[in-house]
Amino acid sequence: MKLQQLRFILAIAESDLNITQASEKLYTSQPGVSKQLRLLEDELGIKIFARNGKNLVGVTEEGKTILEKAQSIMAQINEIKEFSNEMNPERRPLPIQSFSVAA
Amino acid sequence: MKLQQLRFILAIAESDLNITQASEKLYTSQPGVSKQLRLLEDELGIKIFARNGKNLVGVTEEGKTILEKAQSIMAQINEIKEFSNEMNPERRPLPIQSFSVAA
DNA sequence: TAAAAATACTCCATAGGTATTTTAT
DNA sequence: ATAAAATACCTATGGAGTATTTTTA
Repeated sequence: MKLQQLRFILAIAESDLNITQASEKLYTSQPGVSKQLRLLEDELGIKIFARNGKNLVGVTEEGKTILEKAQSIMAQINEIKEFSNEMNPERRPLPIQSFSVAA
Repeated sequence: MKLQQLRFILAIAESDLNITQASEKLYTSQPGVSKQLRLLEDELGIKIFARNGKNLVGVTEEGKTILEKAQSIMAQINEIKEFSNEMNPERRPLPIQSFSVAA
């Protein structure tokens, strides 16, 4: 189980069960998201999403449980990131500098 | 940030701050654990453990916060694993079979 | 026939291993 | 002198990309 995989399934759930759309939000490829979804479902032995053929048409009962826990986990991951950002010296964006280059 | 890294820092904290001992508990190598600890601290820009030279001698204040959140995250990861185990058809351990092989 | 998912394949980053060196106690 | 951590180096795995095929609506 990878954090990426949890991030991916949450994005799918938030993208109307459309993997292509989720991959765009994630700035990554559709096959990458499809693959990680499959790997996670295989590892857990649980179908998170219900299918009609190849298309995702819903969230399974077990999927709901997984998604809730995934959401909570990612929230805490974000807490760690925010905490570390607060603790680090603030790097304010530098003013835009004009400069010239010898031709 | 990787789940492995969170698992590693928790093992270090639970191994008297001894990386070698932690790596044994984790059935992995000491350099691997050292490296992932360094990568995580670099990424967060936070020292989780206090050092005296190369040796770990304590948990920093920020480290305490990180460790608490890591513990909570790993607990939820385990909940997912346990949930999926419950949902899967129980595979009872097979009785030990004796068998012979042609010489 | 259009849009989405899966498959095939390729590449490369990096997790993790062994061997060794450095450093504390 | 011992034990721990870091460094150097190497390899293999797998994450992620592009191109393509399959499938559904």
